[in-house]
Amino acid sequence: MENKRNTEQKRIILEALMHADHPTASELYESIRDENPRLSRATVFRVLGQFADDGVVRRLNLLGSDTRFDARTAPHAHCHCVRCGRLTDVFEGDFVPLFSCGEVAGYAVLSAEVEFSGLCPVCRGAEN
Amino acid sequence: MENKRNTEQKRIILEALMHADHPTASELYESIRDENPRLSRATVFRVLGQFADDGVVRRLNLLGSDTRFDARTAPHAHCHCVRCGRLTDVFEGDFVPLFSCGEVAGYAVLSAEVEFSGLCPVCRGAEN
DNA sequence: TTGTTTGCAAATCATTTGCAGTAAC
DNA sequence: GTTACTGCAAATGATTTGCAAACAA
Repeated sequence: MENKRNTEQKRIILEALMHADHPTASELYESIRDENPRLSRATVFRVLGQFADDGVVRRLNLLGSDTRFDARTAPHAHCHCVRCGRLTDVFEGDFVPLFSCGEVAGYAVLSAEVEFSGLCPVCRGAEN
Repeated sequence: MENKRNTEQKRIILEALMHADHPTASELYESIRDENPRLSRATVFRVLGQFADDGVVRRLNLLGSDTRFDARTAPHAHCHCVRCGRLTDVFEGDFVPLFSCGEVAGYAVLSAEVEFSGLCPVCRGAEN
């Protein structure tokens, strides 16, 4: 937290991320470039990485896609639709206790990632 | 499964993967190149990707590393040591039911990925 | 034969980095 | 004034791809 400066770029990037839906760094960059032509892609990568390292945002490594970012830091799982690509945050379910489990296989657990893959409500209905 | 041919390369790659510890495609390539100088890196990427798509092996997207592959297809979670990088398969625990849950947030769940991050048994003891 | 697979090299593409100018504190 | 931050362009590095030769069925 120390040795960090508040810049307009960081504000813009965090603001955009909070209103975006799990974007990749490049997607976020593209969503703000029109409004901020001077803000570079490299800065988006740098700032998001910094935020993630500082715990301000969360980095997501989902199957079959580039690294995505999530402004929601509260523990939650993700559901990924294999048909339409939709990504849904899930804050409640049987997996919640995993986020606070202290030990697994002898490891002192610090965090847990849970990702479900399947068909979203819309695509379930659309399947023939 | 059909339209697939059995080649020496595929056999070598699967064999090597079964004896390796969650390697990346490049790591696996490097581990077999000495014995098989003619087998190319591109083939390792292609064959592993094909195996993964066919469900013969599992693709892993762990935080902070390239795509890794796992020859163990039975449902299991992974523990990742943030200090030494060790990766451990875990077949038992509270998360096991997740692998067979049918529905989450309206999604028809097909599979689940669970990754724990923390300190492995060795590193827990080594921490000052 | 016939279509799949491979090796090789070139091409992609996301992400990172060097550096000099800019700005936060 | 210091030193972090940024933009730009070049570099990196994993993964993919085009294509002709090699090979499984």
